Amino acid sequence: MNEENEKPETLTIGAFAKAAGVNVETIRFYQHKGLLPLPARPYGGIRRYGEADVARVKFVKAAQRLGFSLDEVGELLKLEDGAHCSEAADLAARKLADVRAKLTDLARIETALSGLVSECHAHQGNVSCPLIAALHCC
Amino acid sequence: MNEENEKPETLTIGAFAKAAGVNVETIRFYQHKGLLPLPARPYGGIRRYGEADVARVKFVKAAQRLGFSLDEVGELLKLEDGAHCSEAADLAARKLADVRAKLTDLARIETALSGLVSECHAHQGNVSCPLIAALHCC
DNA sequence: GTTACGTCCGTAGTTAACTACGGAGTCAAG
DNA sequence: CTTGACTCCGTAGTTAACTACGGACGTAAC
Repeated sequence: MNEENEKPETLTIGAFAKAAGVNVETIRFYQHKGLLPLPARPYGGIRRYGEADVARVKFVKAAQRLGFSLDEVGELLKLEDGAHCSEAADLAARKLADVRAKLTDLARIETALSGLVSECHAHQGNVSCPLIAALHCC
Repeated sequence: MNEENEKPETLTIGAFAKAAGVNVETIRFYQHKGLLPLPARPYGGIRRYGEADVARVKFVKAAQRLGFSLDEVGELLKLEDGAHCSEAADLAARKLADVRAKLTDLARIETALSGLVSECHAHQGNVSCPLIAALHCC
């Protein structure tokens, strides 16, 4: 779709790790777990990585911050990796339900927290916040 | 505010754990961590727990599902426990920023996932999903 | 009043996700 | 062509959050 799209695969593992904001051991760990492909090694040489790998690691980290385990992230990644359409749809639908549940919970906490902050700024004094009540129902 | 509000503290630790949907060891672990108070023990007797404790554990679990660590949950709980208003507001504001960042990320994933699901249902075939692209920017 | 089940408490083991280490090989600069 | 930084790979250690275990004690039912 644009000019710079032929996988360059120019990065060493160190540069890759730095670009992704993790350290080298984490890359190797992900390779071992199957979250990242292990690129071919030119006879007795060094493996190289590209921007797609960087994006992949950043995706893992982003999903993790949202409470997905590495195993779950692995499932999400399988979607990208061209699973058959029907299983992909199933998996995506299940994950979508997870995501929506998280969104609901988070929105509730957001309400509780912002309410607390403004109340607290309004009348300096008592802090019996609605935080716990907000999640009471779940 | 209503009639049934005088702490009954009737539950044994086993009933408490069952009510909260965790097991007994987890309760003890939380007590040890300071997330739960250790109720007084009637001379040589057995500790009792109430609904407030159950709500507290459920809160911990809900916050955890959203990616808060137990230490962070501990901070959130301090708000409930009557910290001074100004520190409470600070803490709440910081956590609110966290929560909003999570919300943004989650919303992006939600869009990507639901898009994937409907596209997939529309034209059964290729599954080059926008999932990774969706989190590319973070 | 004894038997069986629950509580108490401390310590040890487990799982997930890293993180550190070490020794051999590679590669680029001087 | 050597030196120093980096890569490769396996194994071992760490942290967070449980989870299991075991022995002494409480307590409710028979």
